Amino acid sequence: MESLTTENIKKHFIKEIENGSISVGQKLDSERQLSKEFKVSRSTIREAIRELNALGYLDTVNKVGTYVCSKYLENARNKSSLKEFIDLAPIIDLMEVRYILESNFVDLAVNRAEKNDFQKLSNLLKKMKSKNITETDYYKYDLDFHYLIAKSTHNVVIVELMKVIRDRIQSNRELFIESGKQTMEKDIALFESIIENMKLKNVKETKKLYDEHLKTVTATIKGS
Amino acid sequence: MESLTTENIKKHFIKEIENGSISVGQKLDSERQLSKEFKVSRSTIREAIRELNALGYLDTVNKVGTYVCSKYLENARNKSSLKEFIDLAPIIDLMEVRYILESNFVDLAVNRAEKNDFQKLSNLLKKMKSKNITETDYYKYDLDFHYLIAKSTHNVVIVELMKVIRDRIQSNRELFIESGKQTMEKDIALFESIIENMKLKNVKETKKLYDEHLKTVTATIKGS
DNA sequence: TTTCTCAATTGGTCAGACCAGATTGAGTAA
DNA sequence: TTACTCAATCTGGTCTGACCAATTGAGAAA
Repeated sequence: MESLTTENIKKHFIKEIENGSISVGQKLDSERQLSKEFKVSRSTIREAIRELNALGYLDTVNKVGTYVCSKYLENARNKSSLKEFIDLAPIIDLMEVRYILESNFVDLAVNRAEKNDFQKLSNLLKKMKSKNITETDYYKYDLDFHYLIAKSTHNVVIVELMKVIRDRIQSNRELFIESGKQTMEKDIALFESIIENMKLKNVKETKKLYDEHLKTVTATIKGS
Repeated sequence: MESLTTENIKKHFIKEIENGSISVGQKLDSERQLSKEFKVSRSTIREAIRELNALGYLDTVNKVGTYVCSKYLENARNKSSLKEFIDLAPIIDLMEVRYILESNFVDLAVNRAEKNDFQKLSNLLKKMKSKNITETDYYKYDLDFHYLIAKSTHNVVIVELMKVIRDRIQSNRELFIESGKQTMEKDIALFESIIENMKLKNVKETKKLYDEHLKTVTATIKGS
């Protein structure tokens, strides 16, 4: 009886998960237990689990356990397919595309924004202006602002692209430089002008203002 | 000084790879060496490397070493997932995105085009000029021309997007209006001017010419 | 120069240890 | 009985040091 390798263990679990022998959400035995069951060292089990985490099959919670990831089956069925592509793309290239898209869909947004879109933008601004907002919150709201503008274009391709790009940026936050408190205030004022000009359907001015904001934002990739 | 975790190491390498600090194909230091450099145990390094292998960033060869992997985008799963997304998108929205992308990546293409890119463009033009070319052939070559310009940007996100968009257009050819024989000749002359101006790194003129072509092309969606 | 040899290096695996946070269950207090 | 407390136990994360077998590269032998 040959002894098992990390690769063997990995394939074993993939098979079990895919054919349903292990059901979604189920908790796996502990690493120590598994290492006994498969008669391999704990390291081997751990490395297999690491890979399966990265591949989206498992989800390990520190000091609690490893679970069969529910994300996996949803993803396989759903068309969150785009996300996978964007998530693996080099961030520099992605930011370049983001800039191209954003600086050019503003006019679509201005022309197509509806009452509902303005409502959402307005709600977001309120949140941004709240007193006890943290920089992390603000960072998220900033991204949301861009996303809402994208939504105003009512172009589903643009919306989906911007959605996954936003998520990617958010989960790679450490790559971007923090914006200070004063930048925040300046930004919010800018956002208000943008919305105001959108309501007036003033394409040129909106575009100018938005581009102004974009330039400060996209210049904040660390070390580029 | 907090000690580093597997997660830290992983993110460190992703960052280095994505911003190009570590180049594709490069060999990493050995696990033992890395564990000294980062002042963590070999297990921690190994687990990070495992994940990065699963994510497609690294490729580890037993008893030889770990290399930066060139295939983040060769991954079949990514490609097919992006394709799926694009294939299901409304064609009108897609064409809007295409127009935004194309009319804005020209400057990148001009600045980054290499000898090899010009070679491919030149070969394509030759095919276009051949006597017994059918309209179907020409239609395909036209799309290829756009794709080659996209490739000249050397931005993998742009390249992949344009590739799937091209495929989509090609398989929905019936939605577009045929271009006559004379348009073909006019186009080819335009293409030559574009390539000429790219070689001269004349961004402004190239952009103008390309946009001219784009307008005629994107205006041919039936019933829009 | 070319070929051969062998020790150093490499990734894969193992065993056993410690840590800190999470979980659990028995015992206590209400 | 019910609610709370807290210590023993369990879990994943990390560390150390070891052995294996394949690869590699420099020096010896031809």
